[in-house]
Amino acid sequence: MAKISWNRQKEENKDFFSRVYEIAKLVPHGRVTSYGAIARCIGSPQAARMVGWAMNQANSHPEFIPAHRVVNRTGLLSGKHHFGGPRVMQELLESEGVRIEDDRVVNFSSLFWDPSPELI
DNA sequence: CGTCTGACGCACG
DNA sequence: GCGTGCGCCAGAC
Repeated sequence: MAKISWNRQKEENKDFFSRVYEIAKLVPHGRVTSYGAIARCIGSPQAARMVGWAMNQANSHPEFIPAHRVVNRTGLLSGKHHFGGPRVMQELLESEGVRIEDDRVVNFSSLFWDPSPELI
C-alpha cells in the first residue's frame, strides 16, 4: 500500500504543480493575481504556500511562467527577491504598465485577476 | 525522525 | 491599516 499511495501522492503533487503553472500562464498581461487565489482555483485553498514554492521552481519549468504577476493577497511583491535581483519583479510589472509603490501594486483591487471564474 | 523554514492567509487586537 | 500568532504542507538538514 505504501508504494502505491506514495506514487499516487507523487502524481498528485505533479498535477498540483502543473495546474499552478497552467493558471499562472493564464494571467493576462498587465494584470496580477494572488497565491491564495490560484490555490483556491485548483481546489486546495490552504496550499497558498505551495503555490509560492511552485513559483520558486518555475525557473526550471520548460515553459515561461509569468511569476511576477503573482503577488500576495495584499498586493505586496513578496517574491521580489527570487528574480535574480530585488528590483527585477517590479521592473517586469512596470514594463507591463503596473505601477508599484513601496513594493505594493497600486490599485491592486482593480488589477487583480481572479482565476476561479475565468478558468471554467 | 524531529525541527525549522518559507514567494501565504486568516483571526485578533 | 499594521503587527503578531497560528495553521497549513513540502523540502532541507
